[in-house]
Amino acid sequence: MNIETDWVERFPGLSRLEPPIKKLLSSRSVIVNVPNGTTLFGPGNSPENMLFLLDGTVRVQQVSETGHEIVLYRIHAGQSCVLTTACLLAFEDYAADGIAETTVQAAAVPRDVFDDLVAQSKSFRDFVFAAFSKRITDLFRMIDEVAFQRLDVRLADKLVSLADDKNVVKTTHQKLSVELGTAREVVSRQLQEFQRRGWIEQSRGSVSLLDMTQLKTLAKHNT
Amino acid sequence: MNIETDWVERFPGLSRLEPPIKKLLSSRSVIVNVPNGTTLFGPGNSPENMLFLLDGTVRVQQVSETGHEIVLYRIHAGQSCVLTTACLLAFEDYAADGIAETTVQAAAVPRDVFDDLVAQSKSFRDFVFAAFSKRITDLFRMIDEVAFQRLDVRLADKLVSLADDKNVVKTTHQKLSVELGTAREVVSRQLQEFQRRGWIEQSRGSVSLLDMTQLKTLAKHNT
DNA sequence: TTTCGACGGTGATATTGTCACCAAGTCGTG
DNA sequence: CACGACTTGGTGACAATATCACCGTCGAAA
Repeated sequence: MNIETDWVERFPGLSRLEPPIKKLLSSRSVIVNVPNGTTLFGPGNSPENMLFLLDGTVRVQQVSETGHEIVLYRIHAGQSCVLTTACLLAFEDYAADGIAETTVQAAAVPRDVFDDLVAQSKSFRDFVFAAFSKRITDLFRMIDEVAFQRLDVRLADKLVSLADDKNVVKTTHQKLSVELGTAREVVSRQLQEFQRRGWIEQSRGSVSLLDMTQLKTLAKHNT
Repeated sequence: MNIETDWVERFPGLSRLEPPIKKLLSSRSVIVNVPNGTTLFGPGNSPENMLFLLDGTVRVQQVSETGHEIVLYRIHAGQSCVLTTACLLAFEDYAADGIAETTVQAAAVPRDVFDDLVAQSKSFRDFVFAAFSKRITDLFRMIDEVAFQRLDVRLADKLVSLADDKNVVKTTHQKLSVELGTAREVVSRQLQEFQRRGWIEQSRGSVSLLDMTQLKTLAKHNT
């Protein structure tokens, strides 16, 4: 089978759409492949399409007036850029950047097709609003964490959620600080403290998680 | 004219709807009046209806696991609870409370009517997605401010935006701290500093803004 | 009037953010 | 290889904010 024609079937949440709607989606969408690091959308660069991520991840982050950066959320394979879509439909300037973290394969659906789908299909509406709901709930949780969670807790949580299957996080202190919206020095010091406790081991550009149990205990609420 | 039948006309953003859609909205909606302090929705208390605020304001806030509170945003007359609606449609538990800050008059539209409207009217879809877009942009800005703005700046900004026409803010230090997601003591100290500079004058339960110019200069970005 | 809770003040201490700088590793280029 | 530029991470001093444990005052209700 061809990815061009059957991606809708394999997309969680879309497979239960009415057959004509599926046909409309696959016939009017275009599969795009973009390399790692591509900026998919950003301020002054409104996306023309709604994206359904087939493979890879997109990081959505924000640059403050003060020059600080913070990662807002990620879109993984099987998810769609609903927030992007809202802004796209409302013609508002998007305040955040979307950057491909890996090579990304996505189905691009033009804005007028999106509007048609929302109009015609109850299932599609449910999909769209469910996606909105999830994102917004996540944003609320994020506000809560940024405002009230201790940094060691947030860092432990982030390390656990970024770890690969070997319990290694390949990233720099700088990038971790952007994940949490804090300063590099703060991350460095926290990591030193974790290392002193024997929970992690550091090397240039990567962190090995030695004691997942302790890290998860500190982070409490699982991903 | 009766508020029951013509509220749609007077609602910014809805007046350009197609006439049959307007008729559907007004015929299937119910005008509700609730007293100050009513909890309109909250965790475990999903709203059954989408609300269009005709008069008053609703404060949406969140209580963290740690017991901390923070105000997320307000819905004013002429706006609608879109985020509520998303969660309502997606059957997800809403993570925030919506509390009437004044006596509130609103038009309540049942969930199935909302779905019909989205299906049938392009204008209504545009209205809904524009409202989403605005809220989300505001949430992004809020994350940025909580993470990176200095507290004196945020407090000055909040005072200016909460001031009545006599440049008085009737609230307690405790409530101000919830607005900003910080601690009461921190607010008290900042207010003392503002008072020392002659910018404000305090009395129990209220703050008079004496030098709006200085406060606005500190807050920089206007409302 | 008494009592109790809300309101606001204060000092001590912990945590986090900011700034200025430094040293070692990495990378591309001549 | 040698050079310089850049990235990565470390460090100390200090500022800003959060937390904790109190305390006194005020005002409303009993």
